[in-house]
Amino acid sequence: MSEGAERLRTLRTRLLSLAAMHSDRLVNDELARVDARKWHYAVLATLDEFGAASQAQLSDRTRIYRSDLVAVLNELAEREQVERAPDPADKRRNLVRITTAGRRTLRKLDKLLAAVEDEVLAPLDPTQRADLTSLLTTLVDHHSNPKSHDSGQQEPQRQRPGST
Amino acid sequence: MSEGAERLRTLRTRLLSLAAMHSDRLVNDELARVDARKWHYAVLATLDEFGAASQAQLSDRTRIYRSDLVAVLNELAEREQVERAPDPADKRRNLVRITTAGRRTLRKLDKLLAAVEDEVLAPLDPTQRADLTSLLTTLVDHHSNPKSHDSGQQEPQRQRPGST
DNA sequence: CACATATCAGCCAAACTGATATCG
DNA sequence: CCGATATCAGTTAGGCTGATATGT
Repeated sequence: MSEGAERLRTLRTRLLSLAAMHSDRLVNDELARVDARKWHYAVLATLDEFGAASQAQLSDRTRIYRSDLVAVLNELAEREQVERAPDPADKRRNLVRITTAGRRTLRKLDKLLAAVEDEVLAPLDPTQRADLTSLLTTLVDHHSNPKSHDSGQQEPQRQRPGST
Repeated sequence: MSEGAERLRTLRTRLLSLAAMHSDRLVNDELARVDARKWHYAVLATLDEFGAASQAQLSDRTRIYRSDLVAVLNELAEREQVERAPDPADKRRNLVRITTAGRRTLRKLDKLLAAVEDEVLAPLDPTQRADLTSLLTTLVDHHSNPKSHDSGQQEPQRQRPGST
């Protein structure tokens, strides 16, 4: 019908969307099976990696909105995978810590997600997987930090632009 | 804190999600500026490429749910970018055709989306862009068509793969 | 009758915004 | 008073399901 044909099928923004949608669906479905959500994993992994933190810090590190983090932490606390206690040093803050049960869950989710990743990447060989990882990392890094090119610098970086 | 560190930052399913979220936001924002949505583009591009079609066909080709297509077509018809008329050959169907104004809009959106794509892919050189396109295409194709493997057959997956 | 088509009504998770009380 | 923090309430777009009326 026209010269512009094939544009839709090869539009990279669309390919990204479709691939992510598929991947997300698998991830969410598998996590749901063990009564978890991907935010749970993000929080547990971040706590394990960086140690106890305030909710504001967690929000920055996981990219979960502060308002949404409340519910996520409630869920995790219910499951006794994290503990939330006022920070004695600054009473505005809650200090969130991962528990032993949380670490156990984290290990389980690590395995589960590795399996999902493997399923998502099934059609790619190891070299292609490495390439994809590198390309996506470049994209994500650039977008978190659109100034320098691949100089590898990481700035604290904002989540919310400017409120009133 | 732990051995599993870095898992979150390098988790490919997460990288995919984050990259897509960023890309989607740019796409949606830019389209909103010209009073369009990405489904508009998908429909117009598909009509231009494959010619007039029923809504069921359009749904298959664009991956827009049939129920949602109704609203999209209403919007496009309002803007006089498509025409919707009963198919004389099968009165259950509507025959949807792109109009001249629709083609004009399509050309505009093509340019706009090319610019967005360019922004999204900014940190990648031409070789990397080609690699990414190829990798994503492999992923998307595989997921639409997970054959050529074990007996892993699932639900008839989409609505209808090969109609007509 | 079984099936396809278009349409409508509604659900739900998830991203996002705004307001408020508390504390530094 | 200003700024940060945690929390709550609410909006919205979008993916998805189910029911229905009509036609083959």
